[in-house]
Amino acid sequence: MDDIDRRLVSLLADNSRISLHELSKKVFLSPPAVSSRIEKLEKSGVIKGYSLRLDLEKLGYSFVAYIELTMEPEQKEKFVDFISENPSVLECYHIAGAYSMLMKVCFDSSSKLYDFVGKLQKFGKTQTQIIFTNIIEARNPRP
Amino acid sequence: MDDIDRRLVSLLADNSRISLHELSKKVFLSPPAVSSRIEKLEKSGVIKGYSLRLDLEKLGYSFVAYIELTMEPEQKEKFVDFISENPSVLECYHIAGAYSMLMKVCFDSSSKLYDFVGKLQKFGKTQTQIIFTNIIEARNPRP
DNA sequence: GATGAAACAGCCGAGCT
DNA sequence: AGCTCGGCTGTTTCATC
Repeated sequence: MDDIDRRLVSLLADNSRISLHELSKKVFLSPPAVSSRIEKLEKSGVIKGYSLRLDLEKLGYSFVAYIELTMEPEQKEKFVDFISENPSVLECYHIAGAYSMLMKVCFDSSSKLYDFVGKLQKFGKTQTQIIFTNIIEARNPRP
Repeated sequence: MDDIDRRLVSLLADNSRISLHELSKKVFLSPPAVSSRIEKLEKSGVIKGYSLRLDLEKLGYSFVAYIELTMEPEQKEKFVDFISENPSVLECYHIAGAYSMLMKVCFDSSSKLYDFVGKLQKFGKTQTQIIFTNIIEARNPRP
C-alpha cells in the first residue's frame, strides 16, 4: 500500500469505470501493472466492491433519515435480524457510548418512516434526524 | 423508470463493473437495450457516478465518526467552506430540527479527530459518535 | 514492471420482426 | 419502433523479457 495505490483508490473512487489505460497514464505505469495493483487491493479487502452514487430522491426515496437507537445489549441479535431483512436500512453502525446503533434509512413516504420508527421502539429509544439536503455527498478520503 | 430500470440499478449498485452481457441475461433484454437504459439513468441523474466500497480501516482510517453540529444559521457559509476544504469530511447533511449538520468523518488518529472537533466548536455545539463496527454497510435500496 | 499479442467486451450500423 | 446480429474499436489479459 504505497502512494500509487492510494492514488489508484482515489481515482477509482471518483469513477470506478475508468479504463486501465486511463489509470495507467495518470499514475505513470503500464496497464498490466495497474491491473495487478487493483487485484491486490481487492484481495486484501481495501476495495470491497464496485458501487454507484445514486440520487435517492430521484429513485423515489424522498425521506432519508439517520436514526439513533439506544437499547439493551441483549436486544442486539433480534435487532440485527430485523434490520438485515429490512431493505430500507441502508447503513447501520454500532457506535460508542451507551449501547447504541446509528442507521441510515430511506422511505418513499413519511408514514412508512413513521411505521419503521414505531417498530424500532420495541428495541429501545430512538432519535430520528431527517435529512433536508446533502451538503457533501459520500466522497472518499484523499490519497 | 420501470421495474427493469430498478433492477438494473440494484444490480449495478451491487457490482458496477458487471458487463452488459451479464446484465442483459439477468433482465432478459439485449445488451444494446441495457446500454441505452443505463445511459438514460445517467442522463436523468438517478445514477450520479460509479464508485467503490472501501474498507476505511484498512486504508488507515481507524477513527470514523458521525458528528452532529448545531449552530446558528449565519455560520453556514463559513462552515460549508471549512468542510469543503477538509477531506476528512466524507459526508455532510443538513438535518431537520434545530439548525444542525450531520457529518461522517475519518481520521488516522484520535488526536486528529479531537483537533477537528475542536475546530468545529467555533461554529457551534457538537456531539460526536465514534463508530465501533459496521453492522450493515452502505447497501442500496431494493428494486 | 514493460511490451506486444490474443481474447474479450462494448459500440455502431444494417436487417429483421 | 425496437430488438438482434454482424463487424469494428477499444479494453483487458497473458506470456515473455
